[in-house]
Amino acid sequence: MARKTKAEAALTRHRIVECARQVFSREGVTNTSLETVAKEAGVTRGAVYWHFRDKADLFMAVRQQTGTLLRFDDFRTGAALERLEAGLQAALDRLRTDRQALETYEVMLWKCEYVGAFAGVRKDLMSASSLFLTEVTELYGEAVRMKQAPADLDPALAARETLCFYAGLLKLWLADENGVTVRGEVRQLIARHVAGRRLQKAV
Amino acid sequence: MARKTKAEAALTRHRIVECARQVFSREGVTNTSLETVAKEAGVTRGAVYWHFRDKADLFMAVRQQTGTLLRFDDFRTGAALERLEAGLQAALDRLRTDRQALETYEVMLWKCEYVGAFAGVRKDLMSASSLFLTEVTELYGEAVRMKQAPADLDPALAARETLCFYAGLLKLWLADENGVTVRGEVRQLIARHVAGRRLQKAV
DNA sequence: AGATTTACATACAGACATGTATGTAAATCT
DNA sequence: AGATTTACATACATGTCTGTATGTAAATCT
Repeated sequence: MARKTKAEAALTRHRIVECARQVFSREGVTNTSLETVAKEAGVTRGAVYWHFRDKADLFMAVRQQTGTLLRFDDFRTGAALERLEAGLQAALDRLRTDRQALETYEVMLWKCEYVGAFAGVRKDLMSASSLFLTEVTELYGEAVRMKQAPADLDPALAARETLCFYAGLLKLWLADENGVTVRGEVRQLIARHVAGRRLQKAV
Repeated sequence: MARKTKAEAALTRHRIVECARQVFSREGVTNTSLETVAKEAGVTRGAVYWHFRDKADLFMAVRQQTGTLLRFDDFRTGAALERLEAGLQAALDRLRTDRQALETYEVMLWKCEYVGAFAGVRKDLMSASSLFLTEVTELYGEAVRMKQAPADLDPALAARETLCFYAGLLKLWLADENGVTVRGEVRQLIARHVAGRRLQKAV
């Protein structure tokens, strides 16, 4: 076969990753054979094995291509609680509008078994959680200092609660295909969650 | 081979389910071969196929043997929010003390791909979520009526938030092996979450 | 322009899992 | 007590996936 140019090879690699994501989300990571991915991408397994060591390596590439869903750095204006809410809303918005992100998270949360070579990925996810905790703790700390949140709010604990809320929201949102459980009211859910941390006026 | 008595057969079946759960949690559902399960249980695949149609059927049995983690019916005394908190605490307590429940939920949340024959199981999980919503909505409604929670609390929405919190807590608790993310503070986390719904005194 | 890589396709070898069909001796039924 | 199931073990037939080894023509390097 004719050798491809570097640019073409990059395209091939990209196509393989794209198709892998789709096949993963259709058939689950473990059930996916590299043959299926290759066919879908219009190449043979040879190409797949040339670009990636094995299925786990390909899976990493899928994750990396999507990147992380939540980045508070994008929101630098406004008070802490507003930035928190904006970040959460943006993350869920992306699931709604970005098909690639949707598929990747569907795979990660519902179509992947974190065993063997994939056990390490779970550690990665937990590292991401730690990062989330650091950032959100910081945000809550700021909210307390700015009298946006009550003084007795424990930033670290509140951040952990928000992490649980966010993790569960993601997972349920993805599974809630007919929208009856959480999908229909994400916006209000997030708003409510953040509002719960706000300093209340006297009743 | 000598035919077993009905009681012996029941024991065999039970052993197979027990071992299946362990193997599932070690190697993931998809990677688990019925041969491995059989060996672990001291039988051959013949026995497994006699008791169960296929792996999916065996998986159902594993789930059924553990049952549901959360049952508010166990708590019939006290105010609504106290019953809610007790239910949540009990669920997480069970993960800590009941190895079988721990393994089953580890499998369901981290070692299973909800695809093909298992897509239906995900629907089951969502049905369980709906049930959770119904019960918790009822609890919050009662809390509002009894002035335990603020009058402007929307029971349905609050219940959804609690569902997300609970789902995320379960998932993270299972993955948090070294206890730095949530495992160390589950009690306070749950307490805090429920406290957030309580009617606040004026500040 | 020639040497060397590169980007794959093709071919090979082996392991492993699945479902079913069949055998069988003892429990259970009548 | 004889007939019939039952609770498996054994054997078979088949498909599928993986990793690697090898081939090759064109890009890229020098």
